[in-house]
Amino acid sequence: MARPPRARDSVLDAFEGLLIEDGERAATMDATARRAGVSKGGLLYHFRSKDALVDGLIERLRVLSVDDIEQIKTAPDGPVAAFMRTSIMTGSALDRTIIALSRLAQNGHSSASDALRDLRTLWEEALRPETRDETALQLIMLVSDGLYFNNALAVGGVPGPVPAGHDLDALIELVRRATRD
Amino acid sequence: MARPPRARDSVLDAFEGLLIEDGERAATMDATARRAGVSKGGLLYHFRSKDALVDGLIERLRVLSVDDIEQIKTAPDGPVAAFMRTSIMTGSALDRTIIALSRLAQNGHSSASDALRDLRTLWEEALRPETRDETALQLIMLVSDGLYFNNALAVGGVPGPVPAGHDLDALIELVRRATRD
DNA sequence: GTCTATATACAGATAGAC
DNA sequence: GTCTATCTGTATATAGAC
Repeated sequence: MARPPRARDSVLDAFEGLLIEDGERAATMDATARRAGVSKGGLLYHFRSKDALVDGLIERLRVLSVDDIEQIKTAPDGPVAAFMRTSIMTGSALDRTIIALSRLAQNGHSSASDALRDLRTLWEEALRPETRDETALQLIMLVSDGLYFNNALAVGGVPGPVPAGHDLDALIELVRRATRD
Repeated sequence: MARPPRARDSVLDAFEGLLIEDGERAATMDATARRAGVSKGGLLYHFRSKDALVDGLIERLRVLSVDDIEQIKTAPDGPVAAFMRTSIMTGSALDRTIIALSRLAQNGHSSASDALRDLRTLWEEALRPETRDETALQLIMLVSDGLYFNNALAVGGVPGPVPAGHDLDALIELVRRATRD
């Protein structure tokens, strides 16, 4: 699996996009095939079942997670600021995969729940050395979760009430002051 | 509609429970009728379509919201602490309705998104007089959203990594200190 | 008010041609 | 590797008996 075929990736992109924009129920194999520009049979060659499609998205999350953790740990303005900046839906590949998997998690796909929980644990481990105590760490994690929740509720292109620009900077500064030792 | 029949309410309870425990896809009219102990025809007498079922849940949210806002405004330990305490899934009727509607919102039901946004605005208005500035208010709101997100991801009875007991008290105290004038 | 029976559409998945 | 055709189950909704 060193070099997965391009068609495979574009099918996964289509599935992810449908989950984000129209929700889990709309992300059928039929709709996914149509959006990816292949037939149902073509899709089923790459992913033998809907579970295989979900597994593909989970694998994508794990790959993107490694990069993200590395980036947070080496950020010039510090891990906490970097973490919070990227917690807001920037439209990054990781953000998209997280929202897509959260839709699946909320429809009983426990493997998706597990994968999201694993990523959250990686984040906690990266930030714990930077925070005063466990309460401060939880504050940071919950603010990040809150940003994701608002983005997750914004289905159909309606943006949630999430701070941006200067407001986000001010929020990051407030969180830093409240959690730094 | 001053006194809705009991059967109607128990159908709504069943629908809500299925959304929370098994997700939007599992919350079919068939499954809802079975869980409520009525036939499909019986359900359809009270709710003529699935949209009517969703509307019923939205109406329930509005009724519960009024009580909640009143309770927050008059809480002995202050609105901020009261708001955060009730943001954690206590299993209250309001919490359940919020999670159920968030599942619908994430499946393209824009009326559910609107209702949840309206409630969030009511909360903001109740807390704004209690906070230093808009940034502090957003911090509180996002922590609350984060608590809901973690509970929302806990499908099938697997609890999320949400603070409880003394840890929650410590978190509330940290947020209060960071946001009080 | 509550039931059974049924119509129509679409979901996931299989078989096999090209 | 990609396609069409088809099977089987289940979703929402209607009709009408009791």
